[in-house]
Amino acid sequence: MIIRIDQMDQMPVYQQIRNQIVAAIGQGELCPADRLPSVRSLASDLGINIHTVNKAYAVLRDEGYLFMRGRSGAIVADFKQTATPERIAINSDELAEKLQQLALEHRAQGGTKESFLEIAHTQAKYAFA
Amino acid sequence: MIIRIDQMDQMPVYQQIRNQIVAAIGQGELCPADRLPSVRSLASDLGINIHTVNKAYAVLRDEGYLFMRGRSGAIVADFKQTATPERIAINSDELAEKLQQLALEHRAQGGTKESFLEIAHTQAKYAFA
DNA sequence: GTGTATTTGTTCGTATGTATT
DNA sequence: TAATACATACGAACAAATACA
Repeated sequence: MIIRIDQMDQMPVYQQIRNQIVAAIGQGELCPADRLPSVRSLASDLGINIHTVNKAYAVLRDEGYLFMRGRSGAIVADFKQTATPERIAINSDELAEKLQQLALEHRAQGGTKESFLEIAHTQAKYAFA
Repeated sequence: MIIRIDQMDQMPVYQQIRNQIVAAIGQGELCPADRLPSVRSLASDLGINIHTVNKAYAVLRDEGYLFMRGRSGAIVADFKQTATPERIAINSDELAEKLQQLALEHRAQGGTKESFLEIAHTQAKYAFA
């Protein structure tokens, strides 16, 4: 799995790492029980500090995507088995909220319902390919 | 137009204001040429500092949603007429990126393409009602 | 018109938290 | 742990614009 950091991006580096790992899990590039690189090696590969990678892993753990068991490394969790029903419901609500904000933003820019849904379909096709 | 601030939310206050104003424009609650409340009065209403409101307005101006002409107040812009073609193209790309990230995140949580698109349709229906 | 009070956005400095090394 | 740079939010004071007697 390849992670790319854009130092010019306004998004915090740890968040970029977090997003790309979540995306890799979504695409099946990372599967439950897979081991992630150690914070040291990943930090070395990316040319950043280990604390930054550690923060990304900690966020992913808190969100239920990973296990972190001391020195045995970070392991991809089986989200559906790990997450509580409450957590799943909250995630669904948050997704709806974000989609609504994006839709309203698109409309504020003069976009239409049809153009919004067309983009959504296109991206869903890629994401679930 | 009513704005609500959640101090417990992790999202910065100025961003909350920005999002709600964009949403109001999207819903037609705010129309081009409408005047927004002064930074002082809005800050007073919300119980926050004027700089926080000022930052939200400045962001909205930079994004092309508002005009700010000195002390004559902030005015809602006509985005389609104001924004450059490049800006519109960039916004479209960013929307696609965000939707793909959300779709992948949903999939990483065990969601399906169908459930994702169902939520998207539901929210689009509300946003474009 | 004139003078005063009010309203407005801006400039300065400060405190706190976050991100990263 | 310590140090840094940056982001967020606040407060006091300022000067331009406005309202009004």
